[in-house]
Amino acid sequence: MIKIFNTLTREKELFKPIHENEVKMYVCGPTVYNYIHIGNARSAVSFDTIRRYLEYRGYDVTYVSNFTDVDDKMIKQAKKEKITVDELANRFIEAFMADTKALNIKPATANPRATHMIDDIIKFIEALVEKDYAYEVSGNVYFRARHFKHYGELSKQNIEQLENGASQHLTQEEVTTKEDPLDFVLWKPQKEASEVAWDSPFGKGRPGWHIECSVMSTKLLGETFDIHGGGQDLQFPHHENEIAQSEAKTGHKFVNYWMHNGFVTVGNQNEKMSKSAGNFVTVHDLLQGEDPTVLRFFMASTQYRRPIHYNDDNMQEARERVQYFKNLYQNIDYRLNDQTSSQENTELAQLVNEKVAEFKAAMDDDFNVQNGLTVLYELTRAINQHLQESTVDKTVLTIFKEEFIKIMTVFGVEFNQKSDNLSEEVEALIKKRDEARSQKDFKTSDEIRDQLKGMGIVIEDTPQGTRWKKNES
RNA sequence: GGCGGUAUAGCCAAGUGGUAAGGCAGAGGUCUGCAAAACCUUUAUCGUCGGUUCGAAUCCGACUACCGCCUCCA
Repeated sequence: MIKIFNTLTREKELFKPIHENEVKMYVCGPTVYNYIHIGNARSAVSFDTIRRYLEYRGYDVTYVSNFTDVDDKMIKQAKKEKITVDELANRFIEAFMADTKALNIKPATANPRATHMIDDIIKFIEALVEKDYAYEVSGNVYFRARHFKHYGELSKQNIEQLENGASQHLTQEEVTTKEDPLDFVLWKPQKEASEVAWDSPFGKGRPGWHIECSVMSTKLLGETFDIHGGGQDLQFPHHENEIAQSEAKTGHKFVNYWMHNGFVTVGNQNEKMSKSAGNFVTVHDLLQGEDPTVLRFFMASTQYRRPIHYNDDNMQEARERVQYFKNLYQNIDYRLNDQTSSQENTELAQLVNEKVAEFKAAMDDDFNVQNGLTVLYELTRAINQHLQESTVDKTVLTIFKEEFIKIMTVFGVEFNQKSDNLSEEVEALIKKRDEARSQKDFKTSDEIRDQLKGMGIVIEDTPQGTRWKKNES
């Protein structure tokens, strides 16, 4: 039984999807005015890992993640680059797709864009106006936050404190148009003729930020769905507002489980990285010099709610872990294909079963990947010990390999099949080296080993013979 | 000011009442012609103070430090 920490209740709750064996989840995606930074990527990796685990446990997951493709930042950036907002969005959506693909994030079931759902957004706002939850003032449509009696519940804030905070940040326009400082905008009027805008019953304008997520999620997943995720900084006001709008309109509970991922921090002070702070590292830049698999594993191997400290020491550790797993995988293959006979080892077979069950138990507890990985390390140590025996149980190794692949798939780490053939030149060199070794001509054999290393082929001698692997780094 | 999070070895980190998982790095060792890969051994009394308890890292109180949200932000 899977337990999920629900931000709404601040407790771990037993996960019961609305429809048995089906999970419908929505994750807030980026505003596409720049390359994503590793904080954005962390969010995407966290929820992708959660999705993959749910699938590992047999659920059919519908995963929707949006693009915010129109807002002040988009307009500003497009203007600066003298291109349209749409062109800007297309460029960085493409970049997002490339970056997330590199990180082995599964494509979403749907990636809705705000600007592609303007009609639905307008209808949604109209419904709120009809219900008296929203009002129009000179082209602005605002939501009456105070009318929604659960306002502040997600972020555990009371109305007075929220009002106090909100009133300090009002623009002059908002002071004259808002009934209440707490009210938030659903529709913004066009400021100048060149600005991108759509016709609406409230005048030419564009949607506010929060409304798009309510519209897109309920349209694609239903008025009530299972999981809504996003970064911790979205709790207030974004998700609070989403709840208010959606429940005001539908009269039903919006989301059953709210999940929020922790931040990526950088620097000595472990400060939050963000676009606005300017201290961000983009995935695009980072992947110029880093194996994407390593970055993926780095972010997937911390539980989604914990902070991740991005620095080179921690990256180095991830590099070594990924290499360890690669070696394990290749060494299993090597033994599976060697000439030795198989010898049954019931003890190891049982251990594999036990550890796989322990892995599930660990992950079922709010996706505790640290404990899950610990179980995996315990098991891999036993397997590595076994691999050194003169005879191995090939049946168990095959079973373990399958389970191992499934588990690594949850973390988004995949190993290429050893399909690459060696060139004739390399094969001849390996053969020549073996001959030299059998004649104890170690000078020659070591020279050949160095030569092969220069060609990216690493040679390892084992009691079962000489094995090779490609050095990818 | 309000709300929330975190504090465990050099680093990462698990652990919510019974005398500290795991990983990295370090040290030593096994295997090897030498390597590589792998394995083995080895390193902490849990931010501070006080309380509850037979017994607390784990519960309660106070304090300190760092981080975040309250305004765009994953």
